[in-house]
Amino acid sequence: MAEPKISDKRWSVDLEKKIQADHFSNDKYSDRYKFDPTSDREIFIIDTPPPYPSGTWHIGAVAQYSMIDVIARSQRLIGKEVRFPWGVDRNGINIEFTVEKKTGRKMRTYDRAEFLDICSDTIESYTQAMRQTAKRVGLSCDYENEYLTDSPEYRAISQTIFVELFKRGDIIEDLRPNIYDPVEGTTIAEAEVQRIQRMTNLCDVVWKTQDGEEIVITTTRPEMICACGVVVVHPEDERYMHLIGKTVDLPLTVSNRDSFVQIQTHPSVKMDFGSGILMVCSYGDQNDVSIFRELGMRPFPAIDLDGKMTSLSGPLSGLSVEDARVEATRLLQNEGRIKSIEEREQEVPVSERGGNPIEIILLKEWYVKQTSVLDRLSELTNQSRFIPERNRQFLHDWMDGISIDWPISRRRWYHTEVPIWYSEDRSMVVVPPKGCYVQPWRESPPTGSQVLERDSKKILGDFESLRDQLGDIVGEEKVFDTWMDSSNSNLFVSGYLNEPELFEKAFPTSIRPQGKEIVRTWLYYTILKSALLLDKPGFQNIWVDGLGMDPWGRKMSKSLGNGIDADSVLECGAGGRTGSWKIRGADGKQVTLKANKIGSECFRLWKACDAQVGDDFHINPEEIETKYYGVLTKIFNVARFASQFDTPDDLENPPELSPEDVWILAEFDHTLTTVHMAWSDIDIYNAAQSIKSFSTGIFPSHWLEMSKSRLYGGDGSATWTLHRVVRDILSAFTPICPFFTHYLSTTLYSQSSVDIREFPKIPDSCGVSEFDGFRELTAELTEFNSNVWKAKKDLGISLKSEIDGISVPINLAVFEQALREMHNLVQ
RNA sequence: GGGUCCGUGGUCUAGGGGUUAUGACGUCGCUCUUACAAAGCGAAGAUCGCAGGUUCAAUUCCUGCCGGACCCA
Repeated sequence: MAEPKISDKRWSVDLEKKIQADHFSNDKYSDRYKFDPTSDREIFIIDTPPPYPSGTWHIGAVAQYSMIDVIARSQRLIGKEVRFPWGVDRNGINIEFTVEKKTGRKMRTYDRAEFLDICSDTIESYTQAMRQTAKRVGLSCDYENEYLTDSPEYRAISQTIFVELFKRGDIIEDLRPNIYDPVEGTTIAEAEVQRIQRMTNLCDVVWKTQDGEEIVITTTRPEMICACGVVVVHPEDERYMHLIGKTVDLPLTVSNRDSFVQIQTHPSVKMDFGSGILMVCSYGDQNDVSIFRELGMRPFPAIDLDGKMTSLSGPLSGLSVEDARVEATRLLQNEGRIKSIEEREQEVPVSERGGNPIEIILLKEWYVKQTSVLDRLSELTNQSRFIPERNRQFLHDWMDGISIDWPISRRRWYHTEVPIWYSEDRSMVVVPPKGCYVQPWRESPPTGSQVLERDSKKILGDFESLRDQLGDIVGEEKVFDTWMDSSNSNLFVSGYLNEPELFEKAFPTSIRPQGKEIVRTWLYYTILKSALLLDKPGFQNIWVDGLGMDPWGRKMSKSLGNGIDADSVLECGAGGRTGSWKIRGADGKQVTLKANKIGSECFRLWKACDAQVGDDFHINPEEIETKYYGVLTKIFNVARFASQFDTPDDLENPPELSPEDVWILAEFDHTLTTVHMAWSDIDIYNAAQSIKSFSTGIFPSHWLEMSKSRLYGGDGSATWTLHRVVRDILSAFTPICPFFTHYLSTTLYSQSSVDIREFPKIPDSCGVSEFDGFRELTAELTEFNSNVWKAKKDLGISLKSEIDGISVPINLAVFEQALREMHNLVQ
């Protein structure tokens, strides 16, 4: 017996960090994890969610990413050629806000080019920090080939796809009511609207019909009276039958429009809301939009692009919406037109990014047609497998609710530009050639651009030859919605345009892993793009995980004070530092959670073992440590124990094996089969559970105890079995805890488990299949061992003491010798 | 207000029409047995949210209710 080759007494976060540092600095890193598109192996491309760098990374997202890494590593382990790209999503309003906040200046006070430079400098520092966290949690991405969604290369793809869809008529421009954020000055999509509770005044306003009757209309938005197109009551409302068809005067002064409207009926009116009479304005809300459309009415634009009242509103014109509401109320009060004001809580739609109340405004914008292809989308989506299957529902629910096309143009700056120029008379447009990134607001069309008829999309010819007929061309100033860029990610990583040969065999992309909160945006828009462009499903597999919640099951948020920083968990235990988290608990009281050591390996193990994919998961650092750190200790010590016995030269061909060795190999073979199936099935939970229960349960508790005396005696069969099992456990476990298994496997077997590209299998020559009956003895064997342990406990004697009067059951006769020595049985 | 999902020992969790319902943590007891006390072994602990229904049989299927989460109007 030699000294253990593994010198550390136990697994530690410091050791983990040391191994990580070696790993990432090692030249072998890129050999290990790079992607070879020409490989003969099955190609497996992961459409990693490109994170948005905005300071700290949400711990729930880090947990999700660590599981995406488990998928990447497990697919490599079972022999696939894996592309696990590292992308960073950097377009969008977030970075614009950050810059505005940092500099204290609004975007529009800058020169456009200057503002873009500040944005790209600012986002770079966040990008670095994010990459560090990604490495710290062990993501085996291809960092050398990092892609940024704001790079010319990526934006060129977005623009090329836009041009393609524009030519086909799948992208159109139109004047439509749009959801608009007046504070940030941009259109937003349905998917970007959030609802918040806030107090508003509900006013009962007295209107007068032209024949003198007073009616009461309840509204929260008196400033919108100037945009009123019609007053409606419910068709079955007995109270108001006599009003139908009459004309009613607007209670406020207006300009440039009639000062009266008609009273009609509409089934959408809620009879029990307020007075049951509703004014329909262009546009107070989505219902107004549909009534206007239904009745074919001309809208009255009451709010301009700056969020100010238009001249239509007479005395209110030029006021902000908020001020106009106060002023309108005051005017009505002066006229004695307000019957009552009640303050009540109401849901207000606001923009997700800016948190500003949104308005609905008529604007000319670019749209991706979607309402017309929803059925086909459904069909295509049915060809993708969802993991878990039930989360398919999130997508279906969203698709069922889609009623308008997707507005993709934004009046912002740090985004991909809409790649189009207009001729002087606006009848023709110029679009850039394939693969070219353009900025029409400051550039002329590049060589190879094409001229199209604006309405018919007929190609008229080259820009160069038609230049003179266009007059002074004007570049489009608008940009894309960020999702217009990120929804190309699967195409980009699968080689669309840039690697045609790869794309041919790699599309639909192998897997889209993501959180359920962005099903309606990222997933939906990606599927829409793939369908419009290629009439194919975007993915083979769609892995939709739940959200990371606080320890009591609530969403983590700044306002609740229940957030947990990812780095604090990953660094917990490093350099002797412990972790402590003050969190507002379920009862509103502050709770302090404490942990001594977690680190990335324990964190990953926790996420892999603790809940099935797709469910929301509670993040409690205290629990992560108590439940899973011991598992690492246990497996570490099994390996350390093994390391004191010399590793046989030949671990492929077994020596003559003893029955108990064949038994454990049969058990292990069964575990490996289960794990292999689970990995193939992208089932992290079951893989993790199987490995964990075998390697912390039956293997050390039963087989190891039974085999100790043989091991110390230098028995070849026992030593071979020990090392073969430990080596293969490490391989099977490597996707979950790569650094842990890398360290142990290189120390013991001079080959890192992270380099294994074929899932381990117990050789047939071990006789596992012939002696399948051995597995049936497992229950009886463990029960026998338990009985002996219990008997010794009842007698109050130590486990090593002799015990008599216990005989080995007949079924276990093959193990008799081993069991006698294990328990020190005497007759 | 509508939709989706969820509700299993003190806590977290697996499972699923039918023998004693999985595992982990915690609790209690024992043990420093030549890998492991940052561990091991053993024990106690659940009428599987509530009420109906379907069935020979329901914790599992159906309906309603209650509670939670998320999404939408």
